[in-house]
Parts: sequence; structure tokens; C-alpha cells
Amino acid sequence: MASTRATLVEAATALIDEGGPDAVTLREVGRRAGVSHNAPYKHFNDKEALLAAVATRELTSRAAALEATRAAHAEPGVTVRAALHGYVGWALEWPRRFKLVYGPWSKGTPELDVAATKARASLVGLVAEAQQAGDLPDGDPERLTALLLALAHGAVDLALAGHLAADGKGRAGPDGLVDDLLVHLGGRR
Amino acid sequence: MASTRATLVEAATALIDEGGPDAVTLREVGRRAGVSHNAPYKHFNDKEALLAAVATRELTSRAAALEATRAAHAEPGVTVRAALHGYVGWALEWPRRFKLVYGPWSKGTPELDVAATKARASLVGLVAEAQQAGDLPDGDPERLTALLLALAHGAVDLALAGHLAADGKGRAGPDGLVDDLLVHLGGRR
DNA sequence: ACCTGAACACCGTTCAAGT
DNA sequence: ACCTGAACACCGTTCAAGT
Repeated sequence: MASTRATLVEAATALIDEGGPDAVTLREVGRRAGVSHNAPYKHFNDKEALLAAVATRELTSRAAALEATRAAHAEPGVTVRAALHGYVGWALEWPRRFKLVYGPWSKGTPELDVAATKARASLVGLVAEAQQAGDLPDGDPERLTALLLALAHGAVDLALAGHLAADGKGRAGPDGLVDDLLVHLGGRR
Repeated sequence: MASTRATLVEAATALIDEGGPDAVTLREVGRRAGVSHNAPYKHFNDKEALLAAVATRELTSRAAALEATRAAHAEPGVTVRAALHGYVGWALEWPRRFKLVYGPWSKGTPELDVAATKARASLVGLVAEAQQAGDLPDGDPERLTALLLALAHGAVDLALAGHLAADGKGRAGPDGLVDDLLVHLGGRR
């Protein structure tokens, strides 16, 4: 028996997937959770706080997925590629969650920021390993990570908006662009 | 004396800048345009169509800005860099318009797609010139353009979400990442 | 501590009617 | 062709009250 709070977050996540933030009405969330339409206010300050909880949960889950990817691969270079493809795959599978996580938060969202920082730190560590292995060029690992992440992020966002030129054109989708960048970066090998 | 339609789009743009799509209420749009709260329905099918008109106008303006950049610079390599920095500057100055343009459109938006295709085609042409001048590596120009645009786009989006690691850290912002990528790409020179 | 039901101000959209 | 005013169903949020 899950707590009411967890049930509310679950219902809100399902509604996000179905129609984005506008589809998340506190009334429908309450309905699905089997409580009144304003029971959510006993667990969250307002609608945005509920959405922030959904985003935080998602980002925490992504950090765990990244750790799993690190555990499943040996060579850092291969792992970096797998991690970026994992990011792309997640965003394409759950576009509304992706948009939510990086959406416009009107207030500060400390928990969300913490989750984001944690996930990024893990990726920075992985990139640093790949640099030491000669799979990626030298330089500030944080900055190189930002480059890789920005490319993957932007490729997905443009693809979701239908603004990526050749959608059907073989490997020109987000995964293809990630691979292109890795090829261009080369590394010492 | 501007047409009612143009006045409505103008008012909607101002409201977008002030608070995003949620701040664009047809009632407030009508109020600012000096018409009733449902006069917009005589010019647009619904709220989303009004927002699409705002986005289309913005994207058309961006395409013009890109052409101006092409006219202002001689060397293609320099022009590509200026164009990408122009994109970043626009997005950082008008974050709500940026989010709107690439936001989730529930219906097809033909005019918006046309404007986007036109703007991208201009950039592809510029990239091809830079390739011929040896300022960018060879390969499918559309694909290389997608790489450049995806990086600039993703860097801005992450920066707006506060998810770019070192904000104050000198040149690690969106413009810095664009420059990093151009350096990594090198070209024949 | 957690929840309910009524209420308030607001919104997108529709409709009948005006010029 | 363009606009208005009333109306409908809906929503976020607040509040008094219950256990």
C-alpha cells in the first residue's frame, strides 16, 4: 500500500505522459488517486511543486540508469557512447518527461537541482575516464561533458519539434548526430 | 493603424515575453488590443493558432537576421560562427519565444514548419560555403548543419534550465561551447 | 496529521445577436 | 466580414470544518 504522496506523484506522471503539464489537473490527479481534488495541497504547496516532484523522481531514475550503464560496460569510450544513446533513448521514449525536467520552473526547485547535479557529476566522471583512456580529447572534463550533453540534448529537442532536417534519412537522427560528434572528437587513439 | 490581427499577435508576443504561454489569456490579449475577449476567434481558430502565429513571426524574423549576418560577413567560416552566436544571443534574450518556437504543438502548424525550413535552408547554404572554403570538415552539409544547430540549441536550452555546470566559469556558457565545437571540427585550414 | 466540500476568481470556447 | 455579451464547463487555490 503506497503512501498517498507516492500515489499522487504516480498519477501526475501518467497524466504528464498523456498530455503534458496542462493535462495534469489537480482534480484528475485526486480522482485517480482516490482522494478529493484538493488533497494534493496537504502534500505539495501547489501544482508546480507536484510537477517538480515528478521531475525529481525522473531525474533520480536517470542517474540510476547512468550508473547501470557504467556498470555494464568496460571501456570508457564505449560507455560514454552508450550513456549518450541512453539519454537520447529516454528522451524519445518519454518526451513529456524530458520537456518537464528541462521546462521553465518559476520558483527555485532545490531537490530537482540536486538530482540534476548528481546525474551530471556521474557523467563528468565517466568522461574523465574516457579522456584518460585516450577515447576523448584532453581538456576540462566538465566542459567536454557539457559539449556532449548539449549536443545530445539539442538533437533530441530539435527532433521532437520536427526541426531536424532529414528525419528518415538513415542515421541523421539524434543518435546519428551523437555518433558524428564522437567521430569528430576522435581522441588520441 | 495596424490591423486587428497584427495587434492581437503583438499583444500575445508581449504576454509570451512576460510569462510564457500560460500568461497569454485571450481575455488579456483582447483587453490590450482594445477588443472583446473573444474577438481573437474571428482571426484565429483557437489559442494555439494565435501562439503559432507568434512563433511563425519570430522564426521569420530569425531567418531575416540570418540573412543579414550572411550579408555582413565575408569569410564563410567567420559567418558560421557569427550565425551560431546570433542564434544563442537571440535565445538568451527571448527565452520564452525560444521555448515557444520549439514547444509542443498539438496540431500540425504548416506555416511554422515552412518558416523553420526556410531558416534552416539558409544556414545549410552557409555551412556548405564554409566547407568549400575549408573552414569546416567535408560531408553532408545538412548533417553538419544539424550537428552545429543541435549543439547551439542544446547548450542554450540547458543554460536556460540552469543545467549547464559552470555558468560563471568564464567561457563555458553556450557561446563557449559553440566555439569549442568549431575548434574541435577544425576543417582543412 | 490528513482529508473533505463549498466557494471564489479565472479561463477557453460556444452561441445568439448585432453592424 | 467583424465584433459583442451572456453563458457553460473547467481549473487552481483558499477556507472552514471534520476525524
